Amino acid sequence: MSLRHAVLGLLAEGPASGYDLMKTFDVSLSNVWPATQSQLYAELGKLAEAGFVDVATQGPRGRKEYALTGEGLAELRHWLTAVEPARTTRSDMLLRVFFLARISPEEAREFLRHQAELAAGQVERLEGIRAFVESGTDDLSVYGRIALEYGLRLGRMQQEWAEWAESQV
Amino acid sequence: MSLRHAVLGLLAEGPASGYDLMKTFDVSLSNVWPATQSQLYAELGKLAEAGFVDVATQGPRGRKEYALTGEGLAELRHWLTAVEPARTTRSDMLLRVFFLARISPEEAREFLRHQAELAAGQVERLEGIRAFVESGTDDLSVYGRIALEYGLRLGRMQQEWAEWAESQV
DNA sequence: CGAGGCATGTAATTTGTTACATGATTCT
DNA sequence: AGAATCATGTAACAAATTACATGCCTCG
Repeated sequence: MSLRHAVLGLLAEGPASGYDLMKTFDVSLSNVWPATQSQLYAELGKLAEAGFVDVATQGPRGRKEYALTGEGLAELRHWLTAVEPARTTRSDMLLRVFFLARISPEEAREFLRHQAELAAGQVERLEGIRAFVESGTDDLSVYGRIALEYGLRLGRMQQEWAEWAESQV
Repeated sequence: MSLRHAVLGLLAEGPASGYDLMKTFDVSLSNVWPATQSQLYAELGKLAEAGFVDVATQGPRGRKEYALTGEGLAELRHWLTAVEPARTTRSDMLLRVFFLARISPEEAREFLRHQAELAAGQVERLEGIRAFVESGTDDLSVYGRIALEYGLRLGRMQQEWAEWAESQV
């Protein structure tokens, strides 16, 4: 039930509409927790019914601005401190590695080389974001930077691993 | 649709029943692609209907042993070589990092410290497996070892990152 | 006045989880 | 005979994806 908490977390920074939240998901949260628009609106409805958020103001085109309630903030804090992050590591890529013996070594190396490239691209992309964030008006929090650093380290690790793996085949 | 391919991949190593496959999932594949028993039996049914597998032999207690068909092997190979691994990185843990500003710095550090410990534990566990595999009768393929190495590197990276992150808060 | 962006939703389908239900064999 | 293990499935529900549907405002 993490989507629920993602929404609570965003609303903790201030009131927002479903549409606003969706934009935030698209540009930043989608890296760690993708969500679709349908899902978001449905979740806001459930959250309102549960009393964790309520409609603060209604705007122009049926716009509903949601705000976190005290209960909502409490739920968010509880989740952050007391609930174990469940790691359901699902990796499509690693699953394939298990079955690489079913294709030729050349094809397997090609696969790994490609993964190394994807990882390198990812690292480059994140380094771009970091440069952008560190230079200009710093609107990314300490925690945003910590998350970014995770992505960078992960990408580098994946690249090195894929290159090493290729040499092992 | 990766569960489907996980099943095809396992059957490529030889015929097996749903029960057999489930055991394999539990001890090895669950690390990269968890599946439940219900899901497995349902998937075997669909796979048989689609002609990717068929019931090779029937055993004692209604046991059905499934075997890969030529079509099934072709589908597996196609997935391995021609379909881009979709990375839908969903990380409960990283999602929390984004919202750590909502709790106190002490609590946030505590959270990160705990993550470092979990990662360290994971590394230890995998090192145990590696030692076991490398010593005795080597029944883990090159690719199994490559996947294991990924887990080790990931765990180490996570531990270092969490320790660094704690120092940043 | 038309295009683009704002804004919210519903419906259908697939995938994954949890719980329940049942019964046959083998081993001690 | 009883326990453990083998073995398959169904049902209910939750979460996620994809596609569809609709309409209002604002700006040029």
